[in-house]
Amino acid sequence: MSRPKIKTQAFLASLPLFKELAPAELEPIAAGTTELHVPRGEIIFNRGDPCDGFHLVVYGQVKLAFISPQGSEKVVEIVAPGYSFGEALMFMEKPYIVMAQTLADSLLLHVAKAVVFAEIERDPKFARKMLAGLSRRLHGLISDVEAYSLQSGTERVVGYLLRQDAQETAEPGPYVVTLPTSKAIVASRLNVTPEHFSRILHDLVEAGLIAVDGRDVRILEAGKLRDYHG
Amino acid sequence: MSRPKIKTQAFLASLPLFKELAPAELEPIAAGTTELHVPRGEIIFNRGDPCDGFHLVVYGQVKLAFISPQGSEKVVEIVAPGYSFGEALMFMEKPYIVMAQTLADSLLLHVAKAVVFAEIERDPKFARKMLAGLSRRLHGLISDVEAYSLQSGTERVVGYLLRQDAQETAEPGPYVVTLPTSKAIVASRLNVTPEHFSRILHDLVEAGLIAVDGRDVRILEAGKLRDYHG
DNA sequence: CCCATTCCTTGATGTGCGTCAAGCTGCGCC
DNA sequence: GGCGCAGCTTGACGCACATCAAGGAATGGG
Repeated sequence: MSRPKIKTQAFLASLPLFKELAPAELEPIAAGTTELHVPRGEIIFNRGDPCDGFHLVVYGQVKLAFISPQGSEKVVEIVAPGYSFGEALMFMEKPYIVMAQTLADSLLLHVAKAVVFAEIERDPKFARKMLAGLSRRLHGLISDVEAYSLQSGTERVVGYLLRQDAQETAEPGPYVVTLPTSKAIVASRLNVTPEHFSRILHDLVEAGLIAVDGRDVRILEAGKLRDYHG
Repeated sequence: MSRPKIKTQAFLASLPLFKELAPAELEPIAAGTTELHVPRGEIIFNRGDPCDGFHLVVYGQVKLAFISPQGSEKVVEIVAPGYSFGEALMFMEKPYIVMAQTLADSLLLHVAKAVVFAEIERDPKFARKMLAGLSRRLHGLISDVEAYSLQSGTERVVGYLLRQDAQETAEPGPYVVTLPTSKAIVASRLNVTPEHFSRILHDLVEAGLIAVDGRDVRILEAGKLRDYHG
């Protein structure tokens, strides 16, 4: 029982949110944290479930999505290792409005609401970091709304490809972006159907701007890609 | 100079965010707050402007929107008296990504970033309220994303009409919802063109579910309206 | 009283994207 | 090896919506 806790504490300590805490301060937080080993495809929570903490991805991958009454699904976010989800709901007395499901075998940490609230009480710096985290999330969501409202499917795909690239501002030479998961999931994240996504990539290949090999997308002409509008 | 400050303080004290503060505690906050009298149509800030605080609407009305490169506009939010906007950006070192413009002659309060940060430092309860506020905003935005992704224009309009109604759960008798502003702005908020919005309302009238008189929409059959899908 | 302006409606036409339905391709597995 | 399946592509078709283009219908100002 104490072995996992050590790992937990070490992982928590590596996060921006907890980085500046002394080991003694970290201990109560680690005590309120549970490890979850979740195989691929498992549902972590459903819309309507109550929320009593937030989740962190140590390794693996998680998707956040809503399900329409007709059963179709829209992916809101693909959560990578080192990132968290479900914080916002801790501060409201409402159940989840999205569902969370693993896309790969994953190790998650669940940090209980109570220890977060206690830490906010104790350390204003922590509160500030929490506020910054939520703000970043909000910012991203507004960008999504913007993209959905006034960009075409092609523009969203192009934007996504360019954003995946850290060195975007660097030299224009070709480089490879690897899609984090299946094309169908990425398509849903970008609010297009898998069929349409496939056609968009096809058109970009025809235009000589990218090359596609499975989940690897080679960006051939970042500059022209940025200006491409279908 | 001291007259306005009194009013300011009184107004701040009436907000959930500051409600529990003693007058002496409120004073430094009021000192970091400036009144802005803004005539209708004026731009409060543009995308790209730096952010050094957040805004509160005392009276009047403000729209938050982004402008596409082609010049078209998408309204993200219509801010009513008693509500605030621009908090999220205080906690990040980024400029605004939306623009804010008054839809009516308005009185706004601008609370400087510095006093907010100081108050977070001083009072964990305040930090919690701030977190709750951001969380509510985030929640709303996710609902918007959901609506944009998997509802039709008609469904969004119907949802909006039903949501505007506080007594929705009460008796099914007819009652009136008044649109907060022009139909074109409401249409943009719901991500449809004014033309399409007009047609949707027309269809709902034809179906005998609502009656429209200018900005007044009389809900005749809330139950059937909820089930209507075009 | 008329003209202008703003706001809204209505019609005709176009199109981006979804849907449905086959194929195709690679990969694991008996 | 070949069967089966998941993931992806391709084509044909249709629809929800946008766009373009004219009118009305209020409102206000000279």
